[in-house]
Amino acid sequence: MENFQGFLTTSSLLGYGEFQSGKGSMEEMEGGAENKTFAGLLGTAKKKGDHKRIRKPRYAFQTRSKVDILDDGYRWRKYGQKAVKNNKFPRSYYRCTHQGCNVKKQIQRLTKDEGMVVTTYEGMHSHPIQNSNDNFEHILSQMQIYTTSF
DNA sequence: CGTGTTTGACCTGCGC
DNA sequence: GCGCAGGTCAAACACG
Repeated sequence: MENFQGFLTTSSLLGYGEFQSGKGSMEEMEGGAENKTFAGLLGTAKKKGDHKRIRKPRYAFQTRSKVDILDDGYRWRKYGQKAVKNNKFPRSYYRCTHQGCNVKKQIQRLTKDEGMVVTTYEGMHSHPIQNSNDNFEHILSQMQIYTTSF
């Protein structure tokens, strides 16, 4: 699983502070119409917490990669896989296996571009990385470029 | 034997 | 109230 050997070429980061107020924050992005469709999907994804404004930050990485599994150094356990109506590719749901770390992440592939993989992170890690992968550093260095955009 | 994946069922929010 | 779509659980299985 660690031989993904990064084919990351371009990435886009979408961030949300909270859903209730910041609506349509990422309407204009570079990339194309597919991005917009994806953004709209996420915007109307779910806002169940009406009485409890649990604003869990969600970060969506749009990555052009050959593989869906982007090992970011954390240990993920797949807990579900559902097919989305708009996309012909199923969406995979992962969860961080670290104790007390309820960080979730979902990976979805775009219908139009099968080489385009969208990784949505939910929550933040509060523990060090377990994986001491050399390849990971190479990938993370690219990811941090977009992470520091916040 | 431990850890993670698979897969169908179940739950919930929402629109009609 | 019902059906759909998205999200999660959990038992069984696979693999080191």
